[in-house]
Amino acid sequence: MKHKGKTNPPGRIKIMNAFYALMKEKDFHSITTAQIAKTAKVTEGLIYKYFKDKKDLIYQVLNDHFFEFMAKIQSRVAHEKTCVKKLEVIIFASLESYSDNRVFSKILLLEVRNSPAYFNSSAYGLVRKYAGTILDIIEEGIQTKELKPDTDPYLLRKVILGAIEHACLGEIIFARELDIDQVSKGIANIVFNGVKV
Amino acid sequence: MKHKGKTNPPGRIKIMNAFYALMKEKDFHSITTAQIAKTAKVTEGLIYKYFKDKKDLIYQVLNDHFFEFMAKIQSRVAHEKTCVKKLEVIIFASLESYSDNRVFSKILLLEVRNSPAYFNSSAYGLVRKYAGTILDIIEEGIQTKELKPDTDPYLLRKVILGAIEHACLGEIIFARELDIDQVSKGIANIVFNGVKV
DNA sequence: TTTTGTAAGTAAAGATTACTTACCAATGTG
DNA sequence: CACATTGGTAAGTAATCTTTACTTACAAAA
Repeated sequence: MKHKGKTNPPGRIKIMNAFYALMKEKDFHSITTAQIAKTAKVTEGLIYKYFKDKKDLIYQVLNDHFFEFMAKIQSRVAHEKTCVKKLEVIIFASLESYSDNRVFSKILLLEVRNSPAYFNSSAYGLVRKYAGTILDIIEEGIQTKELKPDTDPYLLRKVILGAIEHACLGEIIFARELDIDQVSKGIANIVFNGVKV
Repeated sequence: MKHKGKTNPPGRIKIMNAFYALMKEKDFHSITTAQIAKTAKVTEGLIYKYFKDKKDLIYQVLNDHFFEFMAKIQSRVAHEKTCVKKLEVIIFASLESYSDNRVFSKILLLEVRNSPAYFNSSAYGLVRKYAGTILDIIEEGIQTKELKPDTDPYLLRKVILGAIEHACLGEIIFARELDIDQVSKGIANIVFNGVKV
């Protein structure tokens, strides 16, 4: 008896919220279904009515948050004219989102990527869309001659995404503070202008 | 009776090799202690004589491989004179090591960072040493005026490490090929010279 | 040569944990 | 009213990690 997914019953919401709350304190694997059920004040069986398995739960939670993340990025990018400005906005907004929502970042950067099932999830579909947006902006920047003509778009995207993610890792893992403004400006500066004299 | 760790008995080696072989095909969590024992041709109990728990096993395997990784980096860097050359060598050698040893990369980038215990392991100690080496080179480069004086060393390190790791992720996850020469040159070029016209 | 200690390994039970199956109550709909 | 659908529960199961109690081998003292 699977759930069709049309409605969003209270039990389902309670489960997702409980799981989210537990993720603030522990890593995915040390959270048990019993704990989730207890926190959500439902029975363990109900989890498996709304979620295929424990992993599906984390993918659906990630999906919800990535959806908002994407919406924010898209709307902000829309306000910018130049490619450089657009990339700066993406760097800033990404760092801000990761920083404001550490559980979301923890899930995305530390918990899902080790499992092949994730790459078939709809959450990963959103990630690809996000990556696609960045690539489009870079390619546009090369065409408008804002960026050097020999720039490898895929590689530049790797550097930008890698820098953003790595900058957040310490913050997420060790609960450190991150000066978003300084870091985003710093990353943009390095990537656009280089560090060699 | 706990193992004192002075000697390196055959059972211990067999367990580590078996685990390593299994990691080529599966992710950490879907490898069972029963499988490890069977592959190593020892009993499950023996695993817990040499390793605190299943996680401790992965940390010790990582530690061994990171030790070699470090040795390789250190020796190659020693041959270079300028800071820029040194960083180029680090980028290249890191990509090469990750590429040549995908299980090692998988463990380091995808499997251990989600668990707090890792950050108390000696494997993580080696990672810090690696990161320390990079920072030293950057700071030296600023002093010798090879790098721009306003460069933030920590941030530059973040960008370099992030780029390296992100470049390897796709390769590891989707078993894609990586043109080490091209990618390392590309990363170095972006970071040193920037992409803006 | 007996004694003492210990390292290497085994076998089997214990405790958790993810997941399943069978069932119940309410609710709207033909 | 009959009845199918939805939201939820209770109880159990198989698998998995971990521990415990025990053997065997062997080396250094006594």
